Amino acid sequence: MTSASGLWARTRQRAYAEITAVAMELFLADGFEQTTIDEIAAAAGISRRSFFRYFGTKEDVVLGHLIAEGQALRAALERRPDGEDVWTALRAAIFSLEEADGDEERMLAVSRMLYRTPSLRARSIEKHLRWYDDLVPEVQRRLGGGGDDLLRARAIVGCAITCLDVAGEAWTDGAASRPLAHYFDAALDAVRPAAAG
Amino acid sequence: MTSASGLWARTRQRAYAEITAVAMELFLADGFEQTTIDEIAAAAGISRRSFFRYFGTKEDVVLGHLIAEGQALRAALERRPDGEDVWTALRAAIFSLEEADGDEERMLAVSRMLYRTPSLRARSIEKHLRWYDDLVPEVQRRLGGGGDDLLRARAIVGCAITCLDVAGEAWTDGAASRPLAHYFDAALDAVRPAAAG
DNA sequence: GACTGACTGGCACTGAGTGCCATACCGGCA
DNA sequence: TGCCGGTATGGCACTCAGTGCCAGTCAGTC
Repeated sequence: MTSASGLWARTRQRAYAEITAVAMELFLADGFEQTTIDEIAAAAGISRRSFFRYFGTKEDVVLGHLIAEGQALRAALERRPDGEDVWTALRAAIFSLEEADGDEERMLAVSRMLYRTPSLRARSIEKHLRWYDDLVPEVQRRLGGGGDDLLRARAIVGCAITCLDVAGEAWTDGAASRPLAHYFDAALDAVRPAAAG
Repeated sequence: MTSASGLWARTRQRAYAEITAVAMELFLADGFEQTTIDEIAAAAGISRRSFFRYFGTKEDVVLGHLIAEGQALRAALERRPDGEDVWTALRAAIFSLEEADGDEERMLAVSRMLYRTPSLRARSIEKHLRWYDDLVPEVQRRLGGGGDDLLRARAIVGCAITCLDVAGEAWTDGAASRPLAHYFDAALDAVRPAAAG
């Protein structure tokens, strides 16, 4: 926590951002699987070995933010009022995070890559599984009581994430013609027709 | 379709079964990640190169059956009466396939390995994604009409699979103390409390 | 000027997965 | 009996992801 470590942290942060930017350019230009780590390292002006000091896997360059998002999601969920319906709270938490990054065209390109590259898709879902650990405790708390709370909480979190995933795919297929929330609500309505959003 | 090709098919089938059996023994004894393909090949009496002619990846040894199961699931779903509720039909289709393999202890061990090995878990979910292609058309047909049928069908199939997955985890955690269907129904009830089973 | 701590590069290694080629087996056919 | 085409096989070399190890560099510190 000295000024030195703060400097290092900022430097490291900048390095992360720079490597990510360079790598994403290559991914979008040549395809994810076609781009090797040697190419990324060369383009970023670092050694192959150093790349792996910043990212555990090639997929992490694209999906690294998902870990942090899971924690942010948990925090957002915990901020929702106690009496609120679980589904309403989950929906509100999810869309409190939605970043309007401006460059929609780029987000679409990234999203297409994500849905069409098997290894990325798999890792993405694997990261989503970690969200369970973040969200289930709070959902379980809100369910309050009952022997099979854990199972019920997992099912609810799982289906919410699944709806988000399905919505993301529809958003990508539909070229972002409607906001993600629209697709999410439609997906949730298909699963829970009685409860309106 | 000559007798020769039939013979080959049977031989191949036997080879598949034998390699799978040998590999599973090694996986359960030493762990999935610890077991190399060289070891499997040596134990099965084939070359490393031949292993890859039977299985595309190491994960496929454990998860290969999931592809066939998706198609069987589709067939089972199509056999359900037309007027039946989609969720009821899906549930019935899923549990018409449940094989009581007898050796529950072994199934538990395999299941534990599956849930605890990241690469296996990821691939397993990836295979489950293929089930979408198998099941969504029939679910969509049953929904009959409406502009966002595809999205709705995907959401329903996705949540059904998610509930199955959550149920599988609970079954594994609970050491198979109750049938899988019990956990599945509980999971589905958490998501759709109004509609009973 | 030695010391510590964090980052870096280079090298060698394992292990998954692929492409290529030569070979062996088996049934059919002249 | 000998040739032929299809299929399975083994071996080799290769790419690429990811890891471990060691040596060097560049702060800031006493």
